[in-house]
Amino acid sequence: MNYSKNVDLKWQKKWKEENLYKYNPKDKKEKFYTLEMFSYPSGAKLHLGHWFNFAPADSFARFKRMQGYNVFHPMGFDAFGLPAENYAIKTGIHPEDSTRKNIETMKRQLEEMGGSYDWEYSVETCMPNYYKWTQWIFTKLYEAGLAYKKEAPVNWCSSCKTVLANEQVIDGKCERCGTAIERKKLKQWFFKITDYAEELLDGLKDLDWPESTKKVQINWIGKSKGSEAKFKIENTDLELTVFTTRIDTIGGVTYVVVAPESDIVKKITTKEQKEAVEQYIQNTLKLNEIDRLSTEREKTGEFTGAYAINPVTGERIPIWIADYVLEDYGTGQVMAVPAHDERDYAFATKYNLPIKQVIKSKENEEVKIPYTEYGVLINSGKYDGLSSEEAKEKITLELQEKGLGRQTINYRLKDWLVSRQRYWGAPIPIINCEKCGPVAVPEKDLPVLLPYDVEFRPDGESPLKKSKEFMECTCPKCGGKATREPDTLDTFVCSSWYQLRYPDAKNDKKAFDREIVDKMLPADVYVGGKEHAAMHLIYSRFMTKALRDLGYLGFDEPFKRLVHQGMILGPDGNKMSKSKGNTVSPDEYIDKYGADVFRMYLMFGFDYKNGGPWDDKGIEAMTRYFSRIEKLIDSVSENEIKYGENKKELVTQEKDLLRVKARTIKSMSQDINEFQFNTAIARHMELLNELNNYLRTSENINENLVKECVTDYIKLLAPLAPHFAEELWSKLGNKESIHKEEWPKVNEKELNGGTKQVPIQINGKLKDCISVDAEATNDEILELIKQSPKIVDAYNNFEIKKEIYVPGKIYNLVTGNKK
RNA sequence: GCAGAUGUGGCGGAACUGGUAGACGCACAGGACUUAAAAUCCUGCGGGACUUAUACUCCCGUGCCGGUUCGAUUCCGGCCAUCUGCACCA
Repeated sequence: MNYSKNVDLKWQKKWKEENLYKYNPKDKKEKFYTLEMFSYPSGAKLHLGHWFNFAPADSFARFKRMQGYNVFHPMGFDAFGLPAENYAIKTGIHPEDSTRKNIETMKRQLEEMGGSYDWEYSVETCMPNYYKWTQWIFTKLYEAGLAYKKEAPVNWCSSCKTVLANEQVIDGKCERCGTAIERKKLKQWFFKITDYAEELLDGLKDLDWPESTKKVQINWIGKSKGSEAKFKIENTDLELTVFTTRIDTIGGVTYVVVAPESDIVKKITTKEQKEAVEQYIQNTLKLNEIDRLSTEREKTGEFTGAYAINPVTGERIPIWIADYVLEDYGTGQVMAVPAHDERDYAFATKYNLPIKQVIKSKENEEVKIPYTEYGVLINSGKYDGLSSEEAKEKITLELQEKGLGRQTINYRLKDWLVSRQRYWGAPIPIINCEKCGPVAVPEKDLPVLLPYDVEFRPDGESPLKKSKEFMECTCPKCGGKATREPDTLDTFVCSSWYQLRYPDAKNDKKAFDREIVDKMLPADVYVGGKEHAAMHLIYSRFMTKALRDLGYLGFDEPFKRLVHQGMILGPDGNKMSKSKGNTVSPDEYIDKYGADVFRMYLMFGFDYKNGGPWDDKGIEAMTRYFSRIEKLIDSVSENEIKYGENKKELVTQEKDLLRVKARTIKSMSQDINEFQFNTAIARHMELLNELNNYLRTSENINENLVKECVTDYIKLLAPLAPHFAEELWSKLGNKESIHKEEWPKVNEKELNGGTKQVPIQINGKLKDCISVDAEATNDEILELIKQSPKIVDAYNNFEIKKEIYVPGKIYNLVTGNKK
């Protein structure tokens, strides 16, 4: 075979010289914006996962280009983040240096893959010309009241004196030194994503996204309708506000529970209980949320010594703390109804708290406690006899009239915590002035440059705090002495708007030009892993909506259509990771087989949307397919085929070949559009089989027909194997690039020519199958079916119960008893 | 724990809105070519029964149990197993 890596290099060079993939914004063709989630340059090289994600997505972009769109297909790097910083702490190599080097290598490798990107439109989030605008967005959100500061817990390692990411906490211990972590509260910056909860939920219905991803987002937002009720705390002027979806059960409240970390706990705890409560709080701080919410784990809690008054019944009930209540969900305070809630029941049983049934079943049947269904109220005074639904309304109304409650909607979605006590990120553009408070850095002073020379090894402070030069500044408002915010931004902030920057990537006056982004966005297709279903994909949607409301753009959603690629696992079926030692490098395969064989193998051997364990057994088969293709093209270009005489009428065999060709074009168009590359390639292989079959068996080979089929056949290969197809195309005598050609069109007449099969069933089981002329009418086909010996036999010997004929598709005869 | 997926031959994986289960490939087996091997080409290839054998025919078969239907990999109910995410990894 002649195809090898050298063919790749030859065409890559030529394409670069010709600037083949240059994006022209003035082109009159319809725009098509397709992008992949940009990559994080953590390792030095593209790994298999990158190839699996990017190569097929590039084929998709090429396919759209051939279909006549003005395709915008940019690529960039999500370059800030924890791994580079950790790597730096370990090796001493500065994150900026390692990141830049990695980006250069990855760019080169993306070219080796044959990626059709225009690098004139690219972003690197760690570059000042990008993060200047990330900071600018922050200041705009701050001015609009969408960024604010409040206390929030972090994972703290007292030995390393540093904040740890959840990822760095293994079994409640620091991954570096093994010290048990603590939860410590720090003042942190938040974005008010909860303001957009309703719109984020509502907007999902118009998106062409996988249903499963929409569900993840729906659950993440977690809307629930319910009521708030205020429980006054005895002997104080304080009150607890609980959120419940079951206000109808308020008569059954036998205690209330407060999240242990709530500030109010300290204020209400009695002297006698103080020690026990504090001990309990300390224990709670060691747990993570997943454990706390587990319904399996035994419930624990502690009595505060204080009592509250039920706003409906006036009963005096104890106030407890328990770790199954989270401070940041709802109000962090819940009313406990052990008779009608599983968790409350388990808790009450353990601590001998009273259990009072207030709901019975609608059918008045005996019920098992805890009874969590809706029913009819009992033991609830004037509300007795009402259904749960009616009671909810009436009780909420009463609370409202008393000023002790209201109907409300609660979301599980929390505000987005964006500050990080780390070095390798965009500095938060805030100046803290003693007189003026926090002041946003004015646009003219942006970017707030991330200083290079900083001690980023952890020692208890945000790294930037240690740079005097960075920290000391003057207040933009009053001109007095001030200090900079030492925290940096979550990298998700950088990646929440990059799709807006791509089309106007070089703009140094603005983050992006509204006219340009309004034309380009929403992106038509966004490709990336489903692990981003909740966070990144909600954050970018929020950012789009926030910027829209601030007047910077005129659309509601960033990504019209979303596709998730699967994951290539290690050969052992586990996620590839260095620690497991099951990583596979694409490099040796590229050297040995060439980029196109590898691309094609990735597309053919795995389902793009699922991925699977790596296995290279089939890669030789792809080489074999390439050499079969080469053989065909050689026999055409070198005139080795003995053609017959020219004739006008096509014989059935030729109509069948055209039918297969038309079907191939149709299926491949659909399949590539759906990112089903494996079936697209299968169809392509079928066309070759059919062509070879024809060349082998035809007694009178039709030259025009063969040439037409071969031309289309190579065009169909072009997006999938760009270098190889280009090589074959030039072999056929073409001077221009195949990537400027149009995608073949389906000829409906050819599609409906030749012969087709109609299956015949008796009682739903296949008994026969007839070949009919594809142009035959439905009645003619039915005639033929009736002549099938099986059917004749059935008619003769059995009673006929029913006859089902789906015209031209299937025939099923339902028989009864033997005659 | 909660949430979201997935489950089809020896293997990767097909099957449009319920309509020929296993496309296309891998592996394997047989044959052709060759002194021989490799390469290439051709044929077969879910399991079982019947049959000397082939053909034919019949039965079973899409994780398990049940349902709807003329017909279910596809729809419904219940289970089992595996994978992914869970807010400071990106």
